[in-house]
Amino acid sequence: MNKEEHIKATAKEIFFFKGELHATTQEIADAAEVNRSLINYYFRSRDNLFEIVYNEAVETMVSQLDNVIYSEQPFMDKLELLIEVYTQEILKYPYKESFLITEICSKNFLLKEKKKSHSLIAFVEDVKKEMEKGTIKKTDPVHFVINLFSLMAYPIVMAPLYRKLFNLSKEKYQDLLSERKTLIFKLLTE
Amino acid sequence: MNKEEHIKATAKEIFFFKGELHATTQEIADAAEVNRSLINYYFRSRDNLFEIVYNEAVETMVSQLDNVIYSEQPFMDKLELLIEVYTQEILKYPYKESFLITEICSKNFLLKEKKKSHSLIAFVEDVKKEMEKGTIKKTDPVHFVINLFSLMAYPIVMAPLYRKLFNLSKEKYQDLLSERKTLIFKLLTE
DNA sequence: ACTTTTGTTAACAAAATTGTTAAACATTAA
DNA sequence: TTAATGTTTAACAATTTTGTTAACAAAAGT
Repeated sequence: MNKEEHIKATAKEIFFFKGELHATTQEIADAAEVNRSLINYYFRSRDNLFEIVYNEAVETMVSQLDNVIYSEQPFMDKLELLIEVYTQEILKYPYKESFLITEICSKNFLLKEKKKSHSLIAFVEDVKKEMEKGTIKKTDPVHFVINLFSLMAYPIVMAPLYRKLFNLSKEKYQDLLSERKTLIFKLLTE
Repeated sequence: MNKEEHIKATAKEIFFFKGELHATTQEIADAAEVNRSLINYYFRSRDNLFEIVYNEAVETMVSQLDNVIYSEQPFMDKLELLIEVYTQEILKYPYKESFLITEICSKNFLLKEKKKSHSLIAFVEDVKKEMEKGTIKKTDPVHFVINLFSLMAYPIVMAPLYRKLFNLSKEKYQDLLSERKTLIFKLLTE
């Protein structure tokens, strides 16, 4: 078992799944069952570890989405798969997004990304074409995409709040989230 | 000018508008142009200040929504007003929600709230009745409400990300957000 | 076998942040 | 004007967290 990878995995779990944004190096070390100094040995500083695992988590997300968006298949199939894959990814690390927002924007982390060719832009084009075909209602394709991601992500990100507000058990809420996959598809295409 | 109130207002701005969740007492004091000790004088501890301003911010949000939800007017008007008011509120403190999620859930802050009568539940009832009337499509009213809030909140919360992804200026994105008010209304009612 | 490299640890030092105290200052009321 | 109360500040102490160092162990190369 590789301790370097294990520390990264644990850090991702703590930061992006458990949502403990400001876990100390000690807490990460404890969770990973390694000596705290190992974190400095492998990653030099907490900030560095932080940046590495964040970038990795974003990259896997992006590559998952790229796979779907650049796949050759009918739009409706692609949309269905996208919902499946993105939902899965966000369930894995639900706190990654809010993390991104609250932490990273203020520190101009985002500015480092220089990728011009976002697959999202390609997907917007897909949507546009489909609208021209008349298969789905003609609106602004950017809004279509934003609607799509909002409907998928927000209920997952806000799960603890909504479970409270609507008095739902973990299981019930999980069911509700499953229902949403077809629900979102229908809402956007019908 | 009352310094106690001024510190609270500044803290809200830093935490919930600028999104600097972990601003130190020194940073808050600097922003408010007061001596750091004043924060301890008025609020005893950083955590306490934190809790006070968070509760205040939630309360004003809740009372805004209550006003709309418990108002006597046709459903469609109420929905339109709700979109207007909630959008406004979330624009004011866009980071409050993600804050709530990332910080508070892990510290069982939420458990303190004992309010049983959430106006949200009342609104779900409104939606249900309207569905029975046949004015809007019959679906699960809980999903309707979750859709509504997702469509309003997420694009605002994620503004920095989407602006980057779609290459939009602050002004353009502001326009896009304005468009969404009618767009969301239509998407959910048509 | 022994030398070098890599991994691991505890102890220490440094930095950052918070909370406290006591004194100065201002305001008001007796 | 003085006493009392409330406000503000700087200096200090305590705590928390991080990063470094040097010693030790294990593994790999020769």
